[in-house]
Amino acid sequence: MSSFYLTTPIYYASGEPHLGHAYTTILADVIARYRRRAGQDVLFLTGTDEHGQKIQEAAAEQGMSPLELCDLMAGRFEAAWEDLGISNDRFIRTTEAEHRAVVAALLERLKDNGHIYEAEYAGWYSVGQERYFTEKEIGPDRVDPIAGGPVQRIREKNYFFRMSHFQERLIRHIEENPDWIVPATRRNEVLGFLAQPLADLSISRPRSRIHWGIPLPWDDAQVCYVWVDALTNYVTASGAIDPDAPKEERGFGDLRPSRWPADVHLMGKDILTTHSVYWPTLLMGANLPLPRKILAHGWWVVGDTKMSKSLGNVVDPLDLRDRFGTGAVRWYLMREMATGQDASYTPGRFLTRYDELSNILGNLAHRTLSMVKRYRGGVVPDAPADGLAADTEAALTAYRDGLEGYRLHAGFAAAMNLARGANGFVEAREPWVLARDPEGADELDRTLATLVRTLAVLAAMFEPVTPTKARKLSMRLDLDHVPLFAELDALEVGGRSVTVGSPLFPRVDPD
RNA sequence: GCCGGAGUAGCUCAGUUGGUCAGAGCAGCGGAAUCAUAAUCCGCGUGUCGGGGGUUCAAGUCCCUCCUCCGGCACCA
Repeated sequence: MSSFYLTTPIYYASGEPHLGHAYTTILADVIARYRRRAGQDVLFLTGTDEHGQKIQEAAAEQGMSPLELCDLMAGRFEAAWEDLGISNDRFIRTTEAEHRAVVAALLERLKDNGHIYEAEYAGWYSVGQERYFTEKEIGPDRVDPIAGGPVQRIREKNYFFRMSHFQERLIRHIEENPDWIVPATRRNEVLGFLAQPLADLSISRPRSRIHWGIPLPWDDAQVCYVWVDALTNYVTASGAIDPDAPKEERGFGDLRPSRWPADVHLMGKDILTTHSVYWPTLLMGANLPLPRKILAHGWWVVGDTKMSKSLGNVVDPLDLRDRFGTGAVRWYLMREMATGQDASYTPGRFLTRYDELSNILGNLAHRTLSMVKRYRGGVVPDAPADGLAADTEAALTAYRDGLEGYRLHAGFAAAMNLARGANGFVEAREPWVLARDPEGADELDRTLATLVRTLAVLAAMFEPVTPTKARKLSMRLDLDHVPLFAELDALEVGGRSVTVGSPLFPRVDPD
């Protein structure tokens, strides 16, 4: 069985889950479910990033220890993912002992390979904010951009990773693997970024300033820079590194039987640089293979305005779920956003997409099952499939291309299109006319059997995006599980006792 | 400033390597049908494919230029 390892970023535990987190995570979940359905052994990883200054500060503000805050927030994320039907195989937290040990092992490895050196970091520090700001942030007036207070040029000891050493190799890798970073526009941006000389990466902070982090194995007066800590989670969860083993046997050379490298890292475009520059060069420095693909998706905007807390226009996926159901939210997000691009959320578009589920797919199921019940006593006729074969094949092909090629919107459009075609098939066959005429009995049998078969195919196609509804539909077809793709050809529908049930996607009054 | 995208029917957008590429969905108008969640199905679009120029037998599809909008330009988790 082939395997597939995919990741979301681990989310920073200082804030609540929002639509951005939900989109990435649902995207990952849909891909994971598709891959499982296609017969692959999937490892789907998500989690929380729990170290660093902001956690330290947020915890202090709320009168908690950092770990107490992280426990609380990790719980929020896990609950949100539960609510949204996320099927992650592992929820990693960077405060886990295993992760902390792997980070230490990775750092040690980098150092042993000669890629770490000690130097002074010089930057603009705000005493008021207790942090550094970049040149861009402080502007020409050199004031801290949050409170407007003064900043001062100070120096501190840091350890640096020789990222510059890997610049050429990284450029070559991107050029030789055009689909490594998708979409292509993001790849271009990274190449543009790499056209400039790459500086080395400061990978530590003095513990006197930031105590909430992973100490460097060779200098516990310094803690690991949070991004290095965070990115390493992908390797931790892969099981590639055994930090408890002697140095030479930790797995950097042979990876043992592990899930590394990841097949795809998913993320928002805001953290593309860390994933496509920092992370690959760190891996190169540790002699670990690079992930096979990096996908940076776009942002949801509201109307034509960016979604932001300060504007008060943030869309809460859990609110939508309460009203329309998890499947509707997942469907909207996957169907409406061209994977990789930005998309605009509007209530009207959401309703349109919901109507699609309700009117095209839900109604197809309901009318088909009703006819089986009314005309054949609820038992699917044992008749050969007749019609829709070409439509089904074409839909499955387009669907697979879409889901494997990271054009989920196109894949699901193909699935919905099959349901559309099946509705047309009903109109063309007019089962209600056939039912009135004894001569029409055979054709009616074939028509109903074909429609039920098509519903089984649709259940399989929709399971990744609307898992609960797909399961419900399968149960009504008297199947004990949602069929895998490999099972569809041999699937027998004749003789099954179907259940009509209430509508899968009930009409919702727009108000 | 430098680099890179985008500009296709009222709306949201598809359009691989140039030759049924002028399309889909939604909205709108007209019609059919009644199995179904008044859901469905069929029919209807004369759009300068942002403007201009060029290459080619042939260009939304390549090149140049102009206009408009957007994104990236590092240690911010």
